[in-house]
Amino acid sequence: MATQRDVARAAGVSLAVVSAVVNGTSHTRMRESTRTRVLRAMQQLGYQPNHAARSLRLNHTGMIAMILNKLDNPVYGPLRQGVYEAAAEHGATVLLGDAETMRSGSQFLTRLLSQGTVDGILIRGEGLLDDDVMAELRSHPKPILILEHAPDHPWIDIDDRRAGEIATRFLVNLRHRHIVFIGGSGYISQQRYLGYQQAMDSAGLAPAPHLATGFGEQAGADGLRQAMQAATAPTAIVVNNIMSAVGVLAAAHDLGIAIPDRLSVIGIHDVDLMQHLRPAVTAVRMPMYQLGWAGVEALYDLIAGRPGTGGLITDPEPELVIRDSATALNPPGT
Amino acid sequence: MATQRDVARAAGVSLAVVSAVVNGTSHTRMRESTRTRVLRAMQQLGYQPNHAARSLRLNHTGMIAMILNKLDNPVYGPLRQGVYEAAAEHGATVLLGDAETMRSGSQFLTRLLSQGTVDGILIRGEGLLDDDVMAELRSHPKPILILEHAPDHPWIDIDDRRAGEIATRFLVNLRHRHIVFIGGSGYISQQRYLGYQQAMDSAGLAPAPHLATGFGEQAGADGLRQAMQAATAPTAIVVNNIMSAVGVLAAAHDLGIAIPDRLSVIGIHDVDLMQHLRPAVTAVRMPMYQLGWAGVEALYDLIAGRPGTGGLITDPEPELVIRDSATALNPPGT
DNA sequence: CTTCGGTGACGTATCGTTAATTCAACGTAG
DNA sequence: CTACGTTGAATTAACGATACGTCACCGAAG
Repeated sequence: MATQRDVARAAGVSLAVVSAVVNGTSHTRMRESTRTRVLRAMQQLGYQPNHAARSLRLNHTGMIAMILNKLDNPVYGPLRQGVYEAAAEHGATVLLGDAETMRSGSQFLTRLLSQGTVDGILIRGEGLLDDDVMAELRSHPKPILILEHAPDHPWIDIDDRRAGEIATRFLVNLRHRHIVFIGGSGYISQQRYLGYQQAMDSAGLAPAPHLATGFGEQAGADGLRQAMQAATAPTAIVVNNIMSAVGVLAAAHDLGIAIPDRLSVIGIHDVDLMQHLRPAVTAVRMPMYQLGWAGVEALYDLIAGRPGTGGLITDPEPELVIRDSATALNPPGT
Repeated sequence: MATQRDVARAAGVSLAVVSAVVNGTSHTRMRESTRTRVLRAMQQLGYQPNHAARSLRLNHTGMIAMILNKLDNPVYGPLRQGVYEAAAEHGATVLLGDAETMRSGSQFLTRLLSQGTVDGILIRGEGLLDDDVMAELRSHPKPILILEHAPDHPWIDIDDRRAGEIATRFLVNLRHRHIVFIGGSGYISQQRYLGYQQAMDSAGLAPAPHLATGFGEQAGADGLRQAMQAATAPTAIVVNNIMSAVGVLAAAHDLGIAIPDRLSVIGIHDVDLMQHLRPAVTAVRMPMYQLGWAGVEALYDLIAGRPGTGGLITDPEPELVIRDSATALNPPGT
């Protein structure tokens, strides 16, 4: 494989000139004719710069890592998109990792920890990382940004509390009185429950306890079964996790509960899948793309030594997407 | 950040000894006491090896890239899992990329093309990459393995033809006569259609033309609508893409077609979601995990200069997972 | 005729690691 | 007592790219 040295020899110039041509450095100037001669030599030899050598010399790699707690979750699609695009803007590539495989001593963690791999790290699902993993990560000299509220770290987050509130208020406005919140575990779920609680309170309704059954389809099904065992069955449900909503729909079907006629359902987060389910699921769309974009920006602030523009993303707001899974309880006609 | 030099100074030994301790090299021997002294110094200084420097020196990085045509697709979950685990076995990390963002000149492509980034490349969805991107990739000196049948490249693939055959034969055995294949585009879809055709032929039935409507939920819905417009409506459908199956279910619901009573549906590929849909979808499970694992093994064969053990993965075979979306046409009782 | 500034380019130290080579010290066999 | 093998470790030359310092050359100003 051709190196700068080969190019230099072929073009009859020194290493320095080739480097200058490659990087457009102004330090070393050259005649236009020299430049084209070097360019032609590069082409002929099929020269490709060596990333490892550059990284070593420059002490940065143009790569950032993003750790997600469940790579499969479709809600991360737009997040990834935002991160990729913003990273590209900074000339960076993204190394994707799953929190599930991030055990202490794992390949991925070892790679991150070693110097000269990435310029910074983005994490969503911090609560799902082992404490010792977080401790090892914290010892990393490159900046870490948490895409989630974090007490002792730079962070940036979407407004989950507000989403819970919006979803619940929508159901309240539909005249529902017995509304249950099916949640997961962790801070994010907790925030959404808080929003639910707040909306219930301000409507003068009694919030039901947080049904924390976990994540995914099965969790939703379990949650619904639990909810229906209450003394007075709910007429509406806020589902914390979008994949759980699929489980809720399935369990309702199995229990012979018609949606939305007997039970209204609203999910937090919106993904393509929701409009293709039957009934199509009413959901609160979260600005995940923006989270990704803003996360990268904030991370690069940190990398540049600037304070970092974190906090809650409030623009755009979580947005209600009305479909068919929620309906008014007592239509005006009755 | 501490370097080997710092550790050497702190431990009172030379660089070479530190390197030997880190790598367990037998070349440079040392007293056990020296070893522990070095180890202690490493701990105290929080030494982490520099990846860029190692890569430069060793001329390999311990990273491989995997390019997928649609990162979001849940069928890739097990593939990724297999790749990650096999890669870890080789001490390697995986750089994930999406074919959709792999335009010529994109960050990701540029990064891959430069030397010293990855030791090899895995691609699934080759047909979806632009020709010029493939050409640029081909000029890469590191090995490339296509996770899909490829005429002019090392490749490894699952048996898509067989999957189409198994799905179709299942419906034939259920006494269906009018079976339609809703497909996508590209080689993989084509193979599955071939299997469908073969099963129809050997049952003495006339295969319907390939309804190539693309990928995803909308494609499935479109496919069903087209299928139902035929002179004699089908009683069963083989859906090429698992996400399309969701669309088929939705469209059937909207058209008032009961599944499985009036229409049997079977999908190719199986994901968790399928068992949580209502009706739960009968599907053909493909050995995606094995594809990932075998792909990495074959890639490392290539990297080591060995011929590479490609070809079709026939063990395990595609496996029928019977759920509720397909039923016999004329039960014995009628 | 010298001095000066600008242009165009070169030489080389450096980044952190690894591996080949060299070397000192020590024991032991002849 | 010398020669030699073994052990334990140090020196050093790459790996490829970058940026600092240097320098030759040339035209113009003093």
